[in-house]
Amino acid sequence: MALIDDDLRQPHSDAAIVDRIVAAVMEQKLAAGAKLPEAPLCEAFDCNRSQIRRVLIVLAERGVVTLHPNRGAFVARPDAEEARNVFEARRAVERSIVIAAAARLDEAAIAQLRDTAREGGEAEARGDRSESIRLSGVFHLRIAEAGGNAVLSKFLEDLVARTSLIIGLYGSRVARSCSEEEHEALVAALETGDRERAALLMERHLAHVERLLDIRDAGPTAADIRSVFGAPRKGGPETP
Amino acid sequence: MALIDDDLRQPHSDAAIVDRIVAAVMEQKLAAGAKLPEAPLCEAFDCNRSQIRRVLIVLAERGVVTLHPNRGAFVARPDAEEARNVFEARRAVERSIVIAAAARLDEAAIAQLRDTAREGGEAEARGDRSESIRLSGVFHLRIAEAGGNAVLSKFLEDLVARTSLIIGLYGSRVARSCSEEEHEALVAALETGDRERAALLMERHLAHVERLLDIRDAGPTAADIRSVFGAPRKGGPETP
DNA sequence: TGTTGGCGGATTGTCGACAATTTCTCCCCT
DNA sequence: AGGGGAGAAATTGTCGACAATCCGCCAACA
Repeated sequence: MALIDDDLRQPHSDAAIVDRIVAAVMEQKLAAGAKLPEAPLCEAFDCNRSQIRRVLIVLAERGVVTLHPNRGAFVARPDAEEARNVFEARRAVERSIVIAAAARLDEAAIAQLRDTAREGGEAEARGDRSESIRLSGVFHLRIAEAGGNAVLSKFLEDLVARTSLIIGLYGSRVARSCSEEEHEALVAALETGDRERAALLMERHLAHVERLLDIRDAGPTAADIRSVFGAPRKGGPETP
Repeated sequence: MALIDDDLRQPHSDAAIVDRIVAAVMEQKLAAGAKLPEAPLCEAFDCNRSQIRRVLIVLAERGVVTLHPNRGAFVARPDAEEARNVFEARRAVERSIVIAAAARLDEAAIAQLRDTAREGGEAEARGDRSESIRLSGVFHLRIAEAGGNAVLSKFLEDLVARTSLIIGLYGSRVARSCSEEEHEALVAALETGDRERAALLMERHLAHVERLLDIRDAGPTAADIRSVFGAPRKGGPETP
């Protein structure tokens, strides 16, 4: 099960592998909670364990992966609280980003945004859920890049990846995101340089996406008993 | 040169070592640009290289450390642009945090905040710069904790550490931060639960701190020639 | 005198072997 | 048939040795 086929035989940089895994998460090719064993990853990226371990540490730091000592790495499973926190963080970060971007976007960038929004709409229309989620992420990240603040961009990168997980976990499959119109409206505000309006639209858009989800924790499962009582196991989800 | 003396001989967790190093940065015991060789760190924390390497990766991911392939780890040296970006990110993040905290802080937490603010003022009054910077960080982080959003708290943790570096790099030693009054005013607004006012005060406070600094890049140095032309070296500050 | 080139020491990067832990499987017993 | 437990297999964690690279030093030369 090669995660991604690998034509170029040049050694992958750590960053490249991180990006590929993040991309797989954003495209919903890796579901929340999936195990990421080291050996298959080594094979998929044709590298050895020490590199994969480095990569997993980075992904854990970004909140995309959870490490359980002695049990391995898993794609993160944000609980309801974390999901809400991620959205709140996005509102904070993207508000600032969109205000900066409104003052800096040139025509070419605007056109590119429009294209991305339209493509996202098309993907959605034809029911290509994973592509639609991915393009929505790209849309937001493009704005961030235009904003010119690398620190905020990096924050948003992580948040977008985690948002994909959250949508995968809590998205009722009935609810269409219908974000195309909101994206288009946002671009329109950006085009006129109306910062306040852009900020408002962004905040509403994110609130809207969040509201379309059904964010609540599932009832206690068998596996949870382990964390309810003190763990006889050394490392686990709770305090290490 | 023991970085930190080490009484308890229990093995340190990765997180503990990370925290200690971050603390050292925040207390200005580790200056921006300082080299962090693996061997001394291993000795200081009585652990072996693989653990230290993991820790350095985490610190790099947080923006506190910069890794130069084959050359080692260095405490980060944010340039002028990054410094401004960090402050902008703080305004975005802390605006949201303070709004959340205003609705949640109880009396005990308020009192604790007051204490921290006062202690910070005292440290400043007696010229204890490093303690004053540290306590200012603690003040902001306490508010974040009260805000109840772990995602934003984590962002802020990183930003606060980087801010310490920035102050160390760009702080004219003449300018006193005099943040005590601003902190007190902020607490007052939080106490009355006035979210808008708290947000405004926080934004002004951060803008004020930034303005007290002299954020600009030093003139080109000899070392820069390396980055002006393509690097003959494999890994460096530029694209790897 | 200032620059270039090379050598030795030191530091970082990589890899493989081994230890520790978990997970799976099968068998036994009730 | 189901639960429990022992053993086996697989996976992760740790450590040390070796290779690759860089830095500082010193000599040679223009």
